Amino acid sequence: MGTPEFAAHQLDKLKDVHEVALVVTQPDRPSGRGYKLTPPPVKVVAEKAGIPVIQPDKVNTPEVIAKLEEIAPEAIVVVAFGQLIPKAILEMPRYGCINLHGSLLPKYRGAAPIQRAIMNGEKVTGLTTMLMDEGWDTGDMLLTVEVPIDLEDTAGSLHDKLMEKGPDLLLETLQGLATGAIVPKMQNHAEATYAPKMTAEDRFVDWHRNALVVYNHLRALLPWPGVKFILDGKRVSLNSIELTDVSANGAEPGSIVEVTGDYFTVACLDFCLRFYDIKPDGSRLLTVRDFLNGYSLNVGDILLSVQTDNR
RNA sequence: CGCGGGGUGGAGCAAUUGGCAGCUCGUCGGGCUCAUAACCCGGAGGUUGUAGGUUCAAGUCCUACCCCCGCAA
Repeated sequence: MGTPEFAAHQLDKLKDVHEVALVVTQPDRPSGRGYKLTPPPVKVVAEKAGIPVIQPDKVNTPEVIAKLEEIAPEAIVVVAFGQLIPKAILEMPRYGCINLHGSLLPKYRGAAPIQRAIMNGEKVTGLTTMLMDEGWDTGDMLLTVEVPIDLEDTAGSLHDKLMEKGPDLLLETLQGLATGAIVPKMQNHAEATYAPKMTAEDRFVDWHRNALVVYNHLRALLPWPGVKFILDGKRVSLNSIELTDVSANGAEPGSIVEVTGDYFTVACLDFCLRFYDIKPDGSRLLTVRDFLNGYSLNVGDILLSVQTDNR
């Protein structure tokens, strides 16, 4: 069971080692330009491999449960599925429902562990496999693997790193459960933290903080939902961000303090951040040099953060 | 037919009410400089996304199509 690319990658590797009798994923959703009905990545991988797929709106229905009972799975692997699994299904497989989560539990339970870890400036995160119970990411832990977060990592690059590490951990977990080598370990619930889904408020960037804090915030927004500001009345997105040790020197936070042919520099509370590209609304991503050919960028201009506007 | 933005020399942008397609950068040639996002002089480079239509005249107005960007995840 799973839905997005993160899950699809796991399925793609697991199917080569284990017999996957059935794939459960979310229904096709309208997506992309034209709002065409688009199948989730997991479905694409499953169909390519010739694995049967069901896409229930809710898994907690008699039909779905009957279907699963018919299959009588030895184990159910759940990765970024997006629905809570009912007890009737959790108790069905001999080896249980195994979940792969993108953090070192009990830290960062929830929907956006990768982005929240970066936003908080964590230096290490990881993956955890667990035996699912009825809560969100609260089950007993099986195996973990640590993954360092580089200062240059964005939510996108970290997502990819974690995704790559997933299959080995899952295979090892399944193997360990089958041989009885793994002892499930209860989470220390007192130490749990939560990583809620990114919201519109999370897009608001307050420049009146130290550069490192702003930097962590910005790279947690990349590549999605993106770093967006209003500059001179126009909407722009930024993609390539660098932390500097250039002092803000009292400049207004959020204002441009330097423009060169290759980058521009913006003041935070203590130090400055540097940006190497910029994308005006409706155009493609431009290098600062290309941008300057057709638009202007001046010292003193303010990058205004937008909070509620969802564009 | 979900909504919005856009396609103009190699790159990025302009072009009033339809009226000689222009600017910045790059490029080529020449000069200058301790130095810069260098500077000065000169040149090349366009069938304005495609196909049709209206008009004395279309980048601009009308019709159809192609491609790109965003909204939703």
